[in-house]
Formats: sequence, C-alpha cells, structure tokens
Amino acid sequence: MPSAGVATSSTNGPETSRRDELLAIAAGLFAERGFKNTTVRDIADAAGILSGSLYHHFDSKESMVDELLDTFQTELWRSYDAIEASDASPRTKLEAVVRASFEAIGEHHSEVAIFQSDALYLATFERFSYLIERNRKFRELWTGLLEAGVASGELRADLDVALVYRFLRDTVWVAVRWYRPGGSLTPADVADQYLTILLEGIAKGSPHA
Amino acid sequence: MPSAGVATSSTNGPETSRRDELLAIAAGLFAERGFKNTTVRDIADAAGILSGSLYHHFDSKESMVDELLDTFQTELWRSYDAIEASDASPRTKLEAVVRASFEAIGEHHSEVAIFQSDALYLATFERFSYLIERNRKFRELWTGLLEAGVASGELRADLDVALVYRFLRDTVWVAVRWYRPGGSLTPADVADQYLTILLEGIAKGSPHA
DNA sequence: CTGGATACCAAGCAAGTGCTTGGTAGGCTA
DNA sequence: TAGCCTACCAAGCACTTGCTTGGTATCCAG
Repeated sequence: MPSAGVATSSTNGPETSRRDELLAIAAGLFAERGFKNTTVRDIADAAGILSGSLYHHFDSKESMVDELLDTFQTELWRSYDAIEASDASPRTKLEAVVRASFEAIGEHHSEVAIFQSDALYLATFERFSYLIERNRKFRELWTGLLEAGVASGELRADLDVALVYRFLRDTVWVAVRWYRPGGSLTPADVADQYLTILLEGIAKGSPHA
Repeated sequence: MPSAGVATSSTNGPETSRRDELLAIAAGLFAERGFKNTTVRDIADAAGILSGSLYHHFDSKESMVDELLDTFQTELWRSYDAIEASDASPRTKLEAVVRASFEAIGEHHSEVAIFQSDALYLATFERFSYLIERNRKFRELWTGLLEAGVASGELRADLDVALVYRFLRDTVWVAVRWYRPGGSLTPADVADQYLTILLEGIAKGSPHA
C-alpha cells in the first residue's frame, strides 16, 4: 500500500514534510532522466543525504514512483469524472477534457513526464497494473466523446475515430516535453491554441470538403 | 568513425553480413526498452552468442547506436534536401516533408523510436553532438516552410508559428509509438489522414474564423 | 530524566553493468 | 600444409546498482 498517505506523524511540522520534499526531488529527477536512469544515490545527493537514508522514508525506489503516479492519476480522474458527468455537449466536454489535461501538465509537470516516458516500462510489473486499467478508461472516455460528437453532428463524420484519438492524445500529452511551467504561456493559452488548430480541422463544415 | 560502412570483407556472403544482423537485433532492443536499459548481454542473448563476442564486431555499445542513428539521419536528410530544393509551393513542400517523415517511421521504425526516446540523453555526450545540429536544421526547415506558407497565403496568418511547429513535429514523430509496420495502414495512409486533420485546421479560409 | 519517535550516517553486500583478455574451431588462399 | 581471417567462447575485472544493517544525535512528551 504505497499510496496510503497516512505515513507521517499527525502533528506535522512546517507545512510540507521532509518526506514530501524528498518525493518532489525524486519526481524532478525521474521526469528529467527517466525512472531507471535515476539512481537512489542521485536522489539522495540532490537532497543532501546518503542513499541509505532514503530508506527511512520509503520502502523502495519503486514505491516512490508508485506514490507519485497513483496520486497524480487519482487527482486527474477527479477532473475527468466531473466533466463526464456534466450535461454539456460532446464537443464542449472534449474541449474541457483537453483543457483539464493541459492544466495537469502545468500543475503536475513531473508526474506527467514520468507517466509519458516510463508508464510502458512500469506497467510490465504487476504492482503497476493499475496503469493499464487507467489507460483503458482513458481511451474509452476520449473515443466515446469523439463518437458522440460525430453522432451529434458537431464533429466531421469522415473521420477514423481510432486514429483521431491517437492524434489527439499524443499532441496533448507530448507537450510535456517542451512546456515549462512558469513561462509566458499558461496551460490555458496552450490549450486554446491547440484546440483552435485541432477543432477547425475536425469540426464539421470544413471549406475543403 | 562508426559509420564508415566498409568494415566487412569485400567478398560478402549471403546479402546481409553477420554484423548487420547484430546491428538490427540491437536496434530492435534499443527501440523497445531504450538504450540505457538494454544491456550488451540482452543483445548477445537475442543473437544467440555471448556478450564478449559482440566486441569482435563493434567497439562499444555506444558505437552501435551511433552507427544506427547516423545512417538513419543521413538517409532522412537525403529526402528532406530533395524536397527543399524542389520548386513546389511551401504548402506542397510541407506535405511532402510530412509524408517523407511517415515513410521514415515505416522503413526505419527502430531508428526513429531510438531517436525519439534516447536522443536527448545521447546528445549529452560529445560524440553525439551531431544530433543537436540535425535538430536545429530540422526546426529551421519546418518553421521556414510554415512561415513561407503564411507569406504565400496558403496558411492562416493568425498562427503562432513556433507553437504550430511543435504541434506538427510532435504529432508526426510520436506516431512511432503506436504505428506498427506491416499492419493494415501504410505510412502513406497515416500521412493522408494526419495531413487532412492538420491542414483543414491550419489552412486559410476556416469557417470558424 | 527517561523513553520513544524522527532523521540521518557509515559501511557494505549481492547482483548486475560494460568491456577485456586469452584462447579455439573452421574456412579460405597461396 | 602453412598462414591468416572470421566468428565465437570462457572467464573475469572494475565498477555501479538497489537495498540492508547497526548505530547516533536530536527532539519532545510524561
């Protein structure tokens, strides 16, 4: 149970515990150079302690990523579920889901980066089988919205939904590779531009058809 | 000189040398699990020999990727240069460049995958500094075509070219993650669909403007 | 002032890493 | 049949990996 979240003492110090600090440091390194290519000594060095001392706070290197990814996924799906449950049109829901995803890139940059580059590798371990499950739910949500949009007439009917899904998914998440939080572009700015490019391509009534 | 390509004997046997076989095996493994996460023993096992025997054919593990990436880049730029030198319109050139890139995904799947996931890491070594140079040339080619397209009136003027470039670049190359050569979709099929989605978004005369 | 919790250090182990070394079997050529 | 070349094996070296163990300093509650 890596993501129980009740590990630290109840009278918790200065706002963020040492444990959370270490987790944030690990997240940054995992995101930068990948999970396997980050050693526990790298993390310890960055934190100013010895590698063995990490094991006072965490069971293993694996449990660190586990906690990072699980927490992130849970929060992301709180957004997705709320959007899905709303009574907006498919196209509006699709836009909201894209915006929520760019928000996630802004607020959980490291976690998204880790998920993008290491999820496939991690999913080969039983412990991370929930990643496969989440991925399936994700695909169902997005393709469902695309199909509903086609059915409602908001989106073009001459589309290969499976291919558009991959196109859409990749463009959104791959942005984590170049997007830097704190720069001049907010996640909302990027989402606006992306949606403009995307929707004026897949929205119905194109002048080229 | 990793990519000299005149290493094997002149009276060459059965069409592909043992060396080329081993290189192809290594390429597949690098693409699948990353360069650093592939051990020389993995490669040797897949080839049915011992790890030490690899060093009869290659200097080092590094020189294997080096040869793979350098060969691939050289071939890719033969296509790009021909397109750039033609007298087609910017938009037509852009389409050709996208198609050539999808062809590369089809014909050099492993190499593209390696480039996508390991170029950033490899570029930290002096030996692979040519990757940075190629990347710069690539950005100049693509953004140049976008700007020329805007200037010629073929592409919408209300675009952030730098952002569209990243959008375009990422969608094309990230396809290597899911595209499988030999499936029902040819690279040309995928290119057609991608260009349709993309251009009817960024082409001038959108009904939503 | 005692007892327990927190946060760390110092040292090291077993497994795995890229690569080297010295050698062998078989084929081709002169 | 001698000499060389290609392709490989068997063993192991120096180093790095994730993780363990036994211990110490500091704090706060009773």
